[in-house]
Amino acid sequence: MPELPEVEIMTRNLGRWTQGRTLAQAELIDPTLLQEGDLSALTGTSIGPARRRGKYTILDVGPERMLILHFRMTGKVVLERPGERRRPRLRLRLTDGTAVIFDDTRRLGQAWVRPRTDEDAFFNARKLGPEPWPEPREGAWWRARFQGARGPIKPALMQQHRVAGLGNIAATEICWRARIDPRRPVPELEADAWDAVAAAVPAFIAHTLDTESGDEIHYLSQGSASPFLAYGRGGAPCRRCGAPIARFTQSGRVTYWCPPCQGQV
DNA sequence: TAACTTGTTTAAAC
DNA sequence: TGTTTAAACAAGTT
Repeated sequence: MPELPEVEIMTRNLGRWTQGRTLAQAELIDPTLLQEGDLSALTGTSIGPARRRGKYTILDVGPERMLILHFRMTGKVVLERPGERRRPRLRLRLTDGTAVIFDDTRRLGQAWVRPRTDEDAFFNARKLGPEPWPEPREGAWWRARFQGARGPIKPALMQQHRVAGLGNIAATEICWRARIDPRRPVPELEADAWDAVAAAVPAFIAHTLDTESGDEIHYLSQGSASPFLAYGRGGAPCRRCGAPIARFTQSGRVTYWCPPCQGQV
């Protein structure tokens, strides 16, 4: 479940593997991946920088086009290595013999090829809000972004039109770090709560980048040590106070939290 | 086998 | 009109 930090890692990796190199061939193994555009037009062109927007990765390919990727649940970009069991949907072969693949077990990810001039229109059409990171954002900024929201804070944090890139895991971790009850209605939050959110977000992102950086992101189910402090730790002792982490379903999504640490409504 | 996993979209409710 | 919640969906794992 790649969210902002995981997409940031994959975007950096993709740029590191491809920028300045020439695309020998783009193999669309699973045609359902590509929502729009034509990959064959990219053959023989030079690859430019990669960047992230929300949970999307954008790669400049050739003089005027970009490849946009969204990973959904199980998508990832990896450097293809012989003997590895993969589920590639797209393969970018470079002239130096290496290949980057879009690996996606559940095949829910999506890709687009668009003119680079369409970038703003693409994200505006999807009502993607501003980036919470790496530009510093103060409590007042967060408060303004959630003006008008009425429901509980945790599901609100996941609304991409308010702030881009935060998913279920990020929202869970931010509430735990900020010591905010995930059920608290947004209109009740005072300035100090927004200050805590403003501090928790870069702390969560920096911590996840530190723990997960590498050639391949790790999913929770793969048995690697989880970088998360609350998410997935139901029943385990809170890292702050030792009380058991609780779990409940909120707006159809699982939420983990520490009742003593995160106050009570 | 059915329940569960996620982000997004759509529909319906408020 | 704007916001919120529920359901549906993709497809694979447990």
